[in-house]
Amino acid sequence: MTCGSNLTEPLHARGFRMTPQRMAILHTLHHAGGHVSPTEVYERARRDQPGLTETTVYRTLEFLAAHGFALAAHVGNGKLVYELTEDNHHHLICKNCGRTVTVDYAALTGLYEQLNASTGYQLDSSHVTLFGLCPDCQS
Amino acid sequence: MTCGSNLTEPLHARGFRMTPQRMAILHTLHHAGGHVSPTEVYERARRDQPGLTETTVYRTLEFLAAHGFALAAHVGNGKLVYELTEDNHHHLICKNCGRTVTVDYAALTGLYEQLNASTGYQLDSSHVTLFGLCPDCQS
DNA sequence: ATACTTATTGCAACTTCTTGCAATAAGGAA
DNA sequence: TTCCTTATTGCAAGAAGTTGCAATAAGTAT
Repeated sequence: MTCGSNLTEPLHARGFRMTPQRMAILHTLHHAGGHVSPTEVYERARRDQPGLTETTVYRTLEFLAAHGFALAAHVGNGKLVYELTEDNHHHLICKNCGRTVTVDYAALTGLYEQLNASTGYQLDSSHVTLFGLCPDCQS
Repeated sequence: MTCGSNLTEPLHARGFRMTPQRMAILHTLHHAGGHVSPTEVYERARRDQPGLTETTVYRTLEFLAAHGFALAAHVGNGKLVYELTEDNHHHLICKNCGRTVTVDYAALTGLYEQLNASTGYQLDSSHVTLFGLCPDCQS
């Protein structure tokens, strides 16, 4: 029983299907335990599913993110990384050395409430990335 | 005299050079008056500088952003867009229809102060993009 | 079991973005 | 002006990501 199985029911409930490819990708996301790039997902998941293509990986990651099963986060220069929606946090990334710090999602709830109220938007309260200089690179 | 000229001195002051390519790209950013993708910059700037290559556009935009002459912002799915550092604002983007709203940068200053204090980071206070659903897409 | 619907995949071609390296030319010095 | 240093560019090759379309197979119904 691989660990992506627990998403089978939620998928069916919404009219989607569980496939070996999806299972392998979910398995990978789960065991990577953190952010992974599409290429990393491809490399790893292919060990379970040799026929897997990069196209499917990109499409599946986008699918999972679009339906709330995974989160996409920007890490610097326009690259996306993914992770399962398990814990909710934000990132501070150092523009100079790339050092990353996570911030509890609660730190931004006040801001979200304020913006939701003033703009009428319903903002995602997860996985915001802010850039700056870490303490060591401020000299 | 094209409008990128006023960056000539600031560049020289830091040991960089002004080139026809840079001038054309700055000219484009200035007249585009908003966010432009690297490809758009390439298409437009090439009208002034027919020999311009995409490589140079990508490198110049990255250079300008790295040195504070331009800003890079994420717009959805891992694509970067650029604009000149003239006005300071943030973006709310609707995940469903793509509608974009700008938010004054002052809305986030409190958050920045709080995060700077608690993490020691010195965060960029500009061009943060938040995603969510706009009023029309919330049904 | 079998047939059926359509979500999902793979292929192939393409667009977008990146990188190393040799050639060019901007800007300062002689 | 002419020479020099080296920042910057262009080329070429490749990596990363996207898209249309026909073929496949998951899940439901018969």
